[in-house]
Amino acid sequence: MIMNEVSDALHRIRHSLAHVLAQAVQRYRPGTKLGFGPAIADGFYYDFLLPEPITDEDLPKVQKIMVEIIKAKQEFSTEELSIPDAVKRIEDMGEPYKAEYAQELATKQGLETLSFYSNGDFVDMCEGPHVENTRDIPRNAFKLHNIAGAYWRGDEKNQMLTRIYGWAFEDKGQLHTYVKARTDAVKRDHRKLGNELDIYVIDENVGPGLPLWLPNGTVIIDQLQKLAEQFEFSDNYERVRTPVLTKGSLYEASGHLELYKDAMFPAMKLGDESENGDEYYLRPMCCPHHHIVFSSRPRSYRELPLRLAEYGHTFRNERSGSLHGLTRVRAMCMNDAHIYCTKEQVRDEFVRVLSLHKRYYDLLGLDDYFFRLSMWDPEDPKGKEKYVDDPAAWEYSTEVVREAMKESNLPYREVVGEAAFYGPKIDTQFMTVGLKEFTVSTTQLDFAVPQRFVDHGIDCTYVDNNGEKQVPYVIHRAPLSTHERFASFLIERFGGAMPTWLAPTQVRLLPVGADFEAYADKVCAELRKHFIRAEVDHSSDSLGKKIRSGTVSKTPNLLVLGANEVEDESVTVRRYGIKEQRTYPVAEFAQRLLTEIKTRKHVKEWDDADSIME
RNA sequence: GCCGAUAUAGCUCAGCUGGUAGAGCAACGCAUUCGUAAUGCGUAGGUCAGCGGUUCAAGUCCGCUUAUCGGCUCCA
Repeated sequence: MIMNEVSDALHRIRHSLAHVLAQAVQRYRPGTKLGFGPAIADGFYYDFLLPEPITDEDLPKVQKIMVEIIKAKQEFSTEELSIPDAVKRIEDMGEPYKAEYAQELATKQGLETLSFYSNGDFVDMCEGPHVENTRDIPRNAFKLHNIAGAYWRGDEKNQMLTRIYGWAFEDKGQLHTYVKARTDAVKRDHRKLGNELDIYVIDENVGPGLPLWLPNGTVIIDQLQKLAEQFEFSDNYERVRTPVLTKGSLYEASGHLELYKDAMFPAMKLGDESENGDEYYLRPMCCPHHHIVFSSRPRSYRELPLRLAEYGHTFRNERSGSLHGLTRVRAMCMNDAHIYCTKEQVRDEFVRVLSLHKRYYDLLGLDDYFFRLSMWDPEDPKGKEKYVDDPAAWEYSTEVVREAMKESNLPYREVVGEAAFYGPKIDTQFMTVGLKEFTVSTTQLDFAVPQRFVDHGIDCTYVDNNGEKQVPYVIHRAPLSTHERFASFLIERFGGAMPTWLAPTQVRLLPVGADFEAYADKVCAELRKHFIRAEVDHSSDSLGKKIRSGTVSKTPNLLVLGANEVEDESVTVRRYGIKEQRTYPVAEFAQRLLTEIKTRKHVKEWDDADSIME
């Protein structure tokens, strides 16, 4: 499902389309200035400074001009100009952003020439490559689909430009397939399903980004939490519980007030304001608390690795424009844990954490992921501000994480310059149903914060076998991310039809008529004795309506109960998504269902159903 | 936070160029007691997001605020 590297031909087509787009927009809105216009994962975009705004209604018109340009069979030609000539050329073109970038290429990157591509009356400073002629661009395999704002060079201090996005593929069929996938994704959007299936609400009386889990959603997160407790128990984690509110001084020690304050809710003043009033904060992360638990008494090297786990509530004052359903919220509950270990243990612990990730994904039937290893950039001129200043520790930790990654034999890619302040990190990347790359969880190695605690007089150390105090390495890990983020991901993956073990209602019993309600109640009570989440449809609807309602609710098992079933103490089962039904004795049905729930298998149809039918 | 768009009943949406709101589903009631994806009839439900302006008159036009959506930035 993860997109493969695109072919060179498609890349050329997309990049050339960006030029044709710019050409068309300059024709449509004379005076338009150009920003950047690259090929991207599903097409291309171009950033413009427009003399007057453009709207969605203009897109088909621009697209039409693009088709005309393509039909005109314009030759792409290229030329290399020396820096002075290039600068003069750009001045003639009257392009301020291009001029700025040309300056940078010449001064900072030390280029001696710059290349220009032209087709028809259009010229752009660009390193290529392009198609040979606009006729090489399939004119029915691209579509302008979106207008958005984007800062020049991605920096919010700069001018906001107008970005026009297009999808582009090698033929009409591929475009059609892609557009269909995007359209289908809308139906599986967790915000839509979350509303339809009564999973959560975000209410203006509570506040933006503060979701309320309804009973159905609560079942899902309770089950995820149970799963995590079992897996973590078997990996020798210990559970702790820590408060959501904390004195500011702790966040001075951890460095959050210095580096992370923008994402924290403002301080609360507690106590007498005139004297000794301490400032308190809602916590943005659990780690400082776990560090305090670790520091609460002297620790021996024999206790390490010490793994402290908590499903912890945290609060982040996310910017209003970034809030998004359950995937970007301001109050969340994380599958958090911190592993305290010696320098020598880091590698094995990392391997163990990666394998824990794999156990979750295998269980859930998820296999289309890769890990993104984010590393520091020793060459970064701003490195001193971006990364903790300890090159030796960076080198060691980067190498040890890379080794763990290799040993785990899991797919991964390295990204230089994306590390966190405190150490390298590993993100787990999936594709969403909308075919966008999506980070589910982050694992981070931290060799700096415990030392900061020590520097602030908090004894975050252990005693080694020489009786010397040592500062531990810490691994921050949250394979199931936050309830909010993980549930939203699963809802979209399963299209709201959760595997039985996660389903809010596991069984809905549908009496064929009023005479059979007593039997339905009896069977329901029997199932509930086994903690199966069963309920009876007591409405006066027709059977057809009950089946429809049950199906729409995506309940994995619907039981039809009438005279036949009363007769031989059985149930007739409709599994979600399967038209044909099976009849089982009540006890056998319960047993099969319990096995399915206990093993957390995601099966649509029970294997040996045929033989049971006889 | 920034750029752009949107905001009508619990949900999905109508409401033409300004003349004081409408449907389907859901809910509720009555009748129906039904064998495999919608039984029929009825009832109730809206300060048209909020505030201000233009106008004889605003759901409709304008401004501000809030929220949401698509991006940017940020990030779990």
